[in-house]
Formats: sequence, structure tokens, C-alpha cells
Amino acid sequence: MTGRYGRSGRLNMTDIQAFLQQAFSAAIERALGTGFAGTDPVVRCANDSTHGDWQANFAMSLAKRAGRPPRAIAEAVVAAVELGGIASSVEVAGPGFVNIRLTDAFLETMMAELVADQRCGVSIAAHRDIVAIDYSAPNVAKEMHVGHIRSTIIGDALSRVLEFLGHQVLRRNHLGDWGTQFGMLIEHVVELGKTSGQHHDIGDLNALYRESKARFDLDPDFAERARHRVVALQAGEPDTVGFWKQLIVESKKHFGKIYAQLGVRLADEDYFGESFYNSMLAPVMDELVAAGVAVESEGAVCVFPPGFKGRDGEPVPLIVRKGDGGYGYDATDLAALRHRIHDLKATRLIYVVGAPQKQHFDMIFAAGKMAGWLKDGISAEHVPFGSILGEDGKPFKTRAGDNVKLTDLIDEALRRARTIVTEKSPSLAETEKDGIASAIGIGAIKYVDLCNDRIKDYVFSWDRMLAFEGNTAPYLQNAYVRIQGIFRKAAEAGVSIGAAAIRLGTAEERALAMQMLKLGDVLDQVSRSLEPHRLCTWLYDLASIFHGFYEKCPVMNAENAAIKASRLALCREVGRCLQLGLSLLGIATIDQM
RNA sequence: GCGUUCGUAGCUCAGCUGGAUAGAGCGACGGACUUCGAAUCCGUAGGUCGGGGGUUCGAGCCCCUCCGGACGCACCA
Repeated sequence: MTGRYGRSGRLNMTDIQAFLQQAFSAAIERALGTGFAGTDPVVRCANDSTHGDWQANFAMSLAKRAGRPPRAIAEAVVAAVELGGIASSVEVAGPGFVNIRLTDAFLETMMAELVADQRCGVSIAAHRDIVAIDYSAPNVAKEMHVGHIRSTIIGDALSRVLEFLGHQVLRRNHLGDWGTQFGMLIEHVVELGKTSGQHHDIGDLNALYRESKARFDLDPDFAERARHRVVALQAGEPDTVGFWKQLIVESKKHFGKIYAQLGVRLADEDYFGESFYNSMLAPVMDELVAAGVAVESEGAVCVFPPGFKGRDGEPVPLIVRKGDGGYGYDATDLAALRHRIHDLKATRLIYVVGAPQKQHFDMIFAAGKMAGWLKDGISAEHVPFGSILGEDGKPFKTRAGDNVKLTDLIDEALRRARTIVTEKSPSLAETEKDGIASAIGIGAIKYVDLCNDRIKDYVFSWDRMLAFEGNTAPYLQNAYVRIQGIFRKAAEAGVSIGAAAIRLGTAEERALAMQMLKLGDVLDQVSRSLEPHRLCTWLYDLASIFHGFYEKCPVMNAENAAIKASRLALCREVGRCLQLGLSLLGIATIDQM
């Protein structure tokens, strides 16, 4: 049950599940005979709290084999089970479900462990991977636009989660810094009389890119000169290389600014652009040819992974070397795959790249297996995601039909968040409003990108993502703010949040405890499925339960000092869990808003 | 044509990898502030889970088959 990403040592929900699993498995054997040894008792977290905290669903599937009605089986097993006093009730319900309710005392013990734990009850993974995660991947000489945002945000969140679970995470920003487009771009710049020492900001480069593309398409002579320029670049001609490096430097300044605004952890040392693999391309091809994996076809050197057929029913190749002797992105991705496995010793390779490239990565991975690089114990996963749609259901574009620039998107998020903050909290200082607007605006952009199943397209709506109701970043941030509000109130009253034990006297307090104890489980699921929305759902549920607690359970006005102290401690834990969960998504918390 | 993927309330989406009468938010309707921020909470209405078969004690989830949308299938990345 624990498996590759399981944990050990600390007491948490996974351990409870393991304990219940073991206890019921033994009870089934005692009640039904040794022929039923090793039966999976199907222990699950209850999906409906009115049924209890846990349920064991073994009885129905055993009925035929045991030749007894499911309820009779369940009752016999319940009579035989030894739970060591952690359950206050174990009951048979419906067709044969076994519902288990934990004692408050036991949950209170669990909460004491959570309080004492820096990591909010989340264990380090039992098996630690070296994870090479490929995400963001903007293109030199192009401004970042909405087409880059999902990879950047999802990749950043997954990196944070995996790192927190103790894996060694190697961020690989696969910069588009090579290829034929640089021929036309540099040639155009040269013909405009610019020099390699001259400063160009990214806006200029964007315009230059468009101009050069237009010339390339219309002017055959220019296209020819551009192709010569590519050859010069590949041959390392100093002046051409100087221009190329200048383009990269300027582009990185632009990307760095965006990453800083978004709070994305990608630094200069994380850039490993296409050009990084140049020196590996020929050796990789030689290795593939020598191994018989790559073969010559129509003048190109190709790998034909089995099972991929084209429109005509013929096998589809990965083109390791093109007919003209050049190398394309198939070759670069193969070289990167090999490099990450052989040189970085990565045991888990993750590619956060849009869904349209699924077949490409399936083929790359298949080729990696053919080449013997992707062996047992090393996994390669494409993490696909859908596209962002406008409210009309069509791809998200400006009115003019252009891609929405990330700088514009971020500016609008900040502006809208600033307006809302000013409206709701006019008394805050201007500098405070800026910080709050940034946390809310950026948080909203990120959360909306993370909170739904990533494989699906999603509809972009400012009003929905900035709303304080529903599954949004501001709703979660507000739960944290409310907790800080209580603490401010406590500070004014001279009450300190001490080491008081947490007592679970109400359904709301109990529900908060149950939810917090599931964090480790949820992060384990995220690390396996690479689906950040599972963490979002957990956060939303936690915040939602907290808002209910806030309404029904007074903290500073609690009926006595013991309850007040307990609830203050409970609030502190909810705050820690919210902050941790949000930080793993790359989203900031604030003390007021 | 082949392949991948999506289809759940009027709208936007969950559904813990096969478990109990399918859940939220928005919108609609009705309630709750002299008390920790009403930036919130509670209640009501709203579903043949695209259609049809199959496997199973049990299917929104797995298999088959249609329908509809998106994307991909040799030298651009």
C-alpha cells in the first residue's frame, strides 16, 4: 500500500489506513478461515462524514466466495477485529459497509503530533528520486505570452511539491535558443545596421522577429541570406555568435522579470536551452545508429518506434538528423533525455508541455527504451495540459487576435486586485495595498491555472478568479487573513497562543482536524499523479471547513479559557496548513486584505 | 483514415483511481451582522453523469460501439 512513494515513522492518515488495513485483514482471516488470508479489506476514507471517518468495503465482494450474505460476513469480521481502542464505533451499514469512527481522544493525540511537527504531518518520501523537471521553456526573441503560462505555473508547483517531499529536483528550463529562425532574425538585425554590442529590449526583439519573419516569407533572396546566417551561427562565426548571445542575454532579462513578478522559482542556473545539447547531437546519433536503433530513410537518419502510424498507414519517424544534415528538435529531445539519465542520474523525468505534444514525447520515450536509456527504475512522464480559452469558448487572444502577453496579463491582474483591495479596505496604507494586490492578483492567476484537472481546457474569467466566493485564491487567502485577524485580537487582549492541547469538542473542530491530517496523503497523490488540483481541492475544503468553524465556534469569545486556548492553537495549525499548501502552489499568504 | 483527449446542474468545475440517495461555486429564490472582518455562513430549487450495449454483488470511473468538440500524424519547434 505504501509502495514507492510511501512513508514511514510518523503517525498520519496513511499510517491509520495501513493499521486499519492490517487489522481488518487479520480479522477476516480469523472470522472466515485461513483460506481468506491476505484478503484486501478495502479500507477507504469515508466520503461522507455521517458514515464515520473510515470505511471497510470487503464484505460485498466476499459474499460469493464465502457463501454467506455480506452483512453476516461484515458482522462476523467486526466481532473479530482488534482496533486497540482508536475507534469509538465500528458498525455495519447498508448492504455490508463497515463504518469506523475514531475516538476524539485519538484524534486529539494526532493533533498533538501535528502541532509538534514542522512539516504539518507530511513525511519525507521513502524513496527519494532525482527529478529532472522540464517546464516553462520560453523562446528567445519572443515575449512570453499565455502559451507559456501553464507550463510555467504547473511546473513550478510540481517542483515545489516534489522538493518538499524530499526529492532532489533539477529544474530544466528548455529555452528555445536555437534553430532556423535565428538565421533570419540575426540577418535582419545585421542588415538594419545594428551591432552586436547594441542594447535591445525584448519589445524591440519582438518587433524584429515579426519583421524578419515577414521578409523571410516574402523575399527569397533574404531567405537565402538567412539560411547562410544559420550556417554561420552553427559554424561559430564570431560576429554572428555575438549577435546571438546578445539576443539571449536580453531575452533572459525579460523572462527573469516575469518569473520574479510571478514568484516562479526559475533562475539563471536553470536555463538549459536547446543549444546546450548541440555538442551531444552527433554522438547521440552515432550511438543510436551503432545500436541499430536509428536507420537511414529518405536521406534522413530516423528512429521508428513501433506502434506509431501516420496518415498513410506508414510508420512515423523521429528524425535524428534531417536530410540536409541539420538537427531538429527530435534530436535535441533525445539528447536531453540521454543527458538527464546518464549525466544527471535522474530517476524520474518530467516534461510539463502542452497536450498537443503528447505523441512526440511518447515517441521520444519509446526511442529512449529502444536505446536502453530508459531502464527499470527510471520513469519518464509527459505532463500534458489543455489550453486557455476566452469566455467565448475560443482560444484566449486579444481582440486583435494576438497572443496575450504575460506582462499585460500580470499588469491587469495587479490592477484589478488593487481596485478590489481599495474598494474593500480603503483604510490600508498605499504600500500595503501594493503588496496585497500582488499576492491576490498573482495568486488568482496561478490558482485558476492549477485548480482544475490540467488535461482539460479552461475558460479564463477575471471575475470568477478574483471572486471571494468559490474555489479561488482570494477565498483561501481570506481564510488565512481571518486567522491572523483572530491573532491580532488575541494580541490586543494580551492572550498568547501557547502550548495548550487541542480539544475537539464540536463537529467543526473535529472536521478541521480530520482534514489537516490528510495533507500528507494528498501530497503523496500529487507527487504520483502530478496533478496539482488535488492539493487545491484539499485547500478549498480546509478553508471551507474553517469558514464554517469561524461562524459557529467563537474563539476569543469562547465560553471558557480552556476552549479559547484550544481554539487558538487549532487556528494556528489551520493557518500553518493553509500557508504550507498555498506555498507549495507558489501562492503567497497575507495578514490582511 | 489512424491515434490521443474531453463531454457531469442554466454557467464554471470536483468526484480521493470500482463503493452507500452523484458534490461544490456562480446565477435564481429565501434566511443570518449591537458579538473574532457579511471579503462570510445557512437553507431551497436544479441531474436519464453525451447515447446505447457489456463486465461486476456494485460503473460517472473499466471494456466495446456510436454522437459531438479539441488536438496530433516526415525533415517547423
